[in-house]
Amino acid sequence: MNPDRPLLIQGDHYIYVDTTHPEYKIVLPVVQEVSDLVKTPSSIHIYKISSHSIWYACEQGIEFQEASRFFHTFSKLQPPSTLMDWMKSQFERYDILKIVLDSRNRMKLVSSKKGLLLSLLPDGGDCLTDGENEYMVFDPSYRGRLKKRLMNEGYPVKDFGGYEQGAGIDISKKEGIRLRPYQKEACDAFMKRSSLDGGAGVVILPCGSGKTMVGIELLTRLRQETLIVTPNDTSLRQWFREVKQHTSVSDEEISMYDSSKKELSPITITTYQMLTHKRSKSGEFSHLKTFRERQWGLVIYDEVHLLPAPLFRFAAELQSTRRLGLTATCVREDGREGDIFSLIGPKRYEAGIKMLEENQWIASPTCKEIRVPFCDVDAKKYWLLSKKEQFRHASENKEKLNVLDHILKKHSRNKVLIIGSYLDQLEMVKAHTGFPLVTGKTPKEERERIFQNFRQSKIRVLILSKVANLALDLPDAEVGIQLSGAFGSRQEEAQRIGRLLRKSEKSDDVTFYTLVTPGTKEEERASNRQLFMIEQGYEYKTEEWG
DNA sequence: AATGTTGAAA
DNA sequence: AAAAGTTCAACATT
Repeated sequence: MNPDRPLLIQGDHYIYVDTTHPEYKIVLPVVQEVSDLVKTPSSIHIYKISSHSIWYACEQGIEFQEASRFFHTFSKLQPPSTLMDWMKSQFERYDILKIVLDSRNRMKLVSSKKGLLLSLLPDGGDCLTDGENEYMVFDPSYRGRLKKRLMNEGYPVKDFGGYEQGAGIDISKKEGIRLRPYQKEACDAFMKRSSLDGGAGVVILPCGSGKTMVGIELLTRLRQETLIVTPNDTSLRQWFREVKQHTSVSDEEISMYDSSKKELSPITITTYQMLTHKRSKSGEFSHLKTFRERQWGLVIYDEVHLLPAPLFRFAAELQSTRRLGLTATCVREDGREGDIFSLIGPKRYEAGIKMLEENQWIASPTCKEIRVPFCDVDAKKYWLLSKKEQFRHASENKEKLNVLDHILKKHSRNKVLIIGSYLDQLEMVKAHTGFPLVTGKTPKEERERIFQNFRQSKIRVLILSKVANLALDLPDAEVGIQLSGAFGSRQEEAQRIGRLLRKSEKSDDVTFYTLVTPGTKEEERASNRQLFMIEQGYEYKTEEWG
């Protein structure tokens, strides 16, 4: 027992981390490995240990003994024994269940714990034993559903069942195309032979770090028919462009399966929406059938955290196909990370913004939260509003305009993006500053024209609605100002900051401002959004206005 | 056949 | 708990 330590570990699975403690930097990597950040109320950060966080840690090779020793060493108080016992059982679970192919090519679910299979799968058929282990033989088409079901029961499955070969294609990288070191590491980690279950899993890389190159490299290593699924039209087109640009594919070997042209080819790119689209009324997916008919050797899920729940079944069917999930954040707002884990695979590689920034691959960000109080009139009005209206009122705080002027003046030589969630508010900013505004209603050609002008520095400041979150090729900028954000999702923050990080030759530093009305609903939401950058090892510098 | 408009969905 | 944006298919128009 030593009160002079950085951690406080509680029986309710929460870990309180003192960020001002001299040992904070030493302790942080391990804490991040075994738990997830949930709140940062002050200089104390709160993490939570869950089954999933432990299994991710197992995947990274951490063992219970180490974790236990770590907690005992750095905790102010003796960690509760109930928690440690629970952790031990979760660590052990990671090693109990395996899927293997035996010498007669039968697929087996093997358990090293007696009686477990029968209790988990009472309807699972014959449970046999080979002396040491119990096992059940099952039909390979159940592989995905089985894994998902067992995961939901709280038991992850290590899948050594191997993969079917897809139809081969002749494809290679073009001459002179070199991967960045971390991109190569990600591919190697994904393909790792020694772990037997290599060839399926998730690679985590920040926006702007060239995730597509990881996919392209794997494409050319495997040389098999590949399905690429993207979240929207813009990234669909981006994949198409980049695959053509970096590899030897011919026009006949690659196609985009979208609303205008439904065409399958050895390399097919489509969107989640396309796959989940249902034929009206009947409730059946209209396109899945055609995709099932091909022998894919690899499926790439771009931004895999967006994988829609209706597609889980489709993903479950493709368990004997190699699959790569790409993402910048693991967090799903619906808390179904476990399904990604069991259907796509475990985390294979992760590189944070910090590492990439330090190696100059992306720009170096500074995040500032500016706290802007209401004027007297608005402050009084706030308390008269219903709870729903309060959030919006705080987001649209008129004082923010003054702060905006101040920041614009300060960065008068930089390109600036002003981002907000409410059209009314953005119209006001437009009227106030005179800079052009782009929203969802702005026609395509006009958007292009405005972006072009911004790129060529004919326009210095651009006002954007939620169109900025996804879906378009935004020009680079050095300063981002977030006037208001929607119901605090980490993903939103990730996307918006990602916009700024892409490295342009001109400047290496970018600044992201976020304007918040203190003491309101908005403040809570904002702090939830900020978890994203804090997880990445950044601080929001808080400034009071006025 | 290529393009534009509209409404429903998630 | 809410507003904004995207995308599909179907129909309408050249």
